Amino acid sequence: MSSRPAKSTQPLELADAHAKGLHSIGEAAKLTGLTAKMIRHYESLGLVTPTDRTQANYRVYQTRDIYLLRFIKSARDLGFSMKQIAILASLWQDSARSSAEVKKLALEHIQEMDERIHSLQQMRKALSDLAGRCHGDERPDCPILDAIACNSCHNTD
Amino acid sequence: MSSRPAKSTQPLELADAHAKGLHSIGEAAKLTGLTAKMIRHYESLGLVTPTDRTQANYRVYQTRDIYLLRFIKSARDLGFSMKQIAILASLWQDSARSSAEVKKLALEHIQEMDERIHSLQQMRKALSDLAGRCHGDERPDCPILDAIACNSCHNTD
DNA sequence: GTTAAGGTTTACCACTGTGGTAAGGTCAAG
DNA sequence: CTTGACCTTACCACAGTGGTAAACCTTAAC
Repeated sequence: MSSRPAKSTQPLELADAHAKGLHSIGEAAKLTGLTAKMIRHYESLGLVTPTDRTQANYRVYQTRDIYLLRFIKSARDLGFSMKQIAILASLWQDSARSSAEVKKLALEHIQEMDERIHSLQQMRKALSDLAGRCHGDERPDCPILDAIACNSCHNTD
Repeated sequence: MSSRPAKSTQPLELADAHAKGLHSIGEAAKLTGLTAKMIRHYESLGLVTPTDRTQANYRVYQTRDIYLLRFIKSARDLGFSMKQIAILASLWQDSARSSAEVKKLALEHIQEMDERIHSLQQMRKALSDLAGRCHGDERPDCPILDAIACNSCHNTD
């Protein structure tokens, strides 16, 4: 009955895909909490390639792909960059990895976050000190603007 | 002798500009700690327009412009966005401003920074907890990858 | 006067990660 | 067969910065 071409290039219809437990991009989006837009973007970065395409060129995802997309989402939620996620994903799929490699990446990312936190906290402190000295009423004089302009550093010509 | 066209469109040479205490973009960059690139970018955003141009179309900055550029740099150093800086600069130059307007902007920015700090700290804590549980040796099993992949959530097919 | 070095001009492209839009093809239900 | 929801690709946008290139200007040395 099925004179299928033996290769994986059999014409695949969407209904077939559903029957086989495969997913369209919209379903993948719902299953992962990502948007279709983001999934296509991650594909363009080489992170997730759909298992197949239907006759109509629709992307078709396997359960395995869904897990990978969830992995990416979780890593994004931890603040990893796409580059770091690419490495993490390859480590994840490499059964010969060493946990030291993963931990190294994690510690580097923690340090990056520490630096950003520190920088933000410094800015926050400087600005909130200034805001604390600003009366914040209808009058124009304002320590915040004074500090930004460094009014004491020059003549206001 | 000088039959200059009376308008401000007298041909201006770079040497003239220097004699008048005016500055080229490179000098402005050195005086402010910005790059020429950034100064042109700020101009494209409508923040700083050079006072004049030389005959050769070189940008010419007045001392007043230098102060404005320093203002922008300081505000950037406090983490304000370009849009916020545009408002801050207009408030700075508006002698009828109320300090309440400035303070409101500052407090909003502080809140934005607080949110970013909080988000970073949450990610940092989650990841450092995971890293603390990762032995980080040559073995492949790794709580960090487990958590990202949520291995307990599905069968590893 | 010529030349070389370095400053300046505009106009591009890159990054990061996401959102939007548009013009078109496809699928399922009525 | 129409309608609406979905999918496709290909653009533009954000915020700031860095980079490049080709062409022009200025200055100083020779």
